[in-house]
Amino acid sequence: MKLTRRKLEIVATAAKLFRKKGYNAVSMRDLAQALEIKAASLYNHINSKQEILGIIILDVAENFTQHMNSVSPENISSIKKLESVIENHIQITIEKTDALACLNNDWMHLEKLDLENYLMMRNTYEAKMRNIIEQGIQQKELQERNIDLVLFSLLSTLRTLHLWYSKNKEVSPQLLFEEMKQNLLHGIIR
Amino acid sequence: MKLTRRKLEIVATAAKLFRKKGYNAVSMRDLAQALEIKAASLYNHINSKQEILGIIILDVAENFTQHMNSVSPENISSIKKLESVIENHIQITIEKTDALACLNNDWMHLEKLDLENYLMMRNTYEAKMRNIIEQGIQQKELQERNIDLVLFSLLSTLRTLHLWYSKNKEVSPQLLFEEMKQNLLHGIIR
DNA sequence: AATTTAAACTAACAATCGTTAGTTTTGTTA
DNA sequence: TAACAAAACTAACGATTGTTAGTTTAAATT
Repeated sequence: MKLTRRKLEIVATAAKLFRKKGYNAVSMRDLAQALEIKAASLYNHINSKQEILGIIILDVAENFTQHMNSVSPENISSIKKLESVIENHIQITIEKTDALACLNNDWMHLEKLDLENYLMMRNTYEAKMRNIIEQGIQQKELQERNIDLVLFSLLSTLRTLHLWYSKNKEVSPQLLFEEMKQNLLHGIIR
Repeated sequence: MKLTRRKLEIVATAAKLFRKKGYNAVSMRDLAQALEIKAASLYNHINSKQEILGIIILDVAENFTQHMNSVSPENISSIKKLESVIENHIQITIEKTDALACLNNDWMHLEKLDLENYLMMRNTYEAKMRNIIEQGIQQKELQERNIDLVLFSLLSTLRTLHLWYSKNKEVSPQLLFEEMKQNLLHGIIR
């Protein structure tokens, strides 16, 4: 089934609802009501509830993958790479807030091929980011630390930034980027 | 209905399942099967599925509240206070991993009084932690930054640390504490 | 050993779930 | 204007949901 304009409306509305209540707590009747149609009518446009979740999550995952591929082998410092990753997370946070929240909260409700693809992309992403950190330590740009814990510290904040952003939408992307770069890379102590 | 030994077993098993699949994706039949009894038998011990979620989450929330109250007005430096908060998060992460994950993922499925109580405690907790940061900036212990963003950066990592810990249980609490203190307070750049 | 209590069971309920079939309405093209 | 396609509708399905009622078994107490 093709990705028509109407189908994208349905997916966007679903992302909004999934984000607020979680995939399993949103019924097809809830989704239909939000679109002011009946539940059965949804199936003129989509194949299943599962398909909607897959579209939402894999689209975001591909955005992350694409950016990481573009920055990963570049011949620049680890810190510049990390800054680029941070910037990308912020951009996706701003542009695809709902879908990003879905990815974070409901990826485990993907099934079969969609779940496989997602996990594949996530593992690859984390491995490449881990390499950046490792390289940074070897080149003495970063402090000697537990690599996996550094990786987690960065990602945990970047992944859930949408929680902060949705309550602080007035802040400019530039300022957000500068502050996050400081917090994550330089810490908070004077 | 009193909190008997059996009831605590049910709650602990539920926390494990809720953590893996989410509150709404776990049926009472799933929970019963994990305990090797029939679903109806659960109701000899508990009043409702909702009650289980409330017990899991409010217990953890009270732990956080209690510790924050004990450290909040103390006459010590902001940094020492923050270190104590970090330490407490790590301890709860280790000791109540499943329940902490439930709190993070499923608090929005609490209802009525439980939801009110949880939100009340969370708001108070965040306000007190915000005060610690504000005080730290005023006393020149911390850098001048967006307070709310600093607060979020710290909490986002601390709250989801269970995701890292459940895959790295071999690390000692002391080492984990030292590394997290470094990452969160001093940053990662050399 | 008799009695009481705790904790399991079977059976079933009303409600809700995702989804399908078939039909009607709406809007566009020939 | 007639024909066609897109997108809504009504009605209903089988499965699953949380929960209740009533019963039986096991354990503890008298």
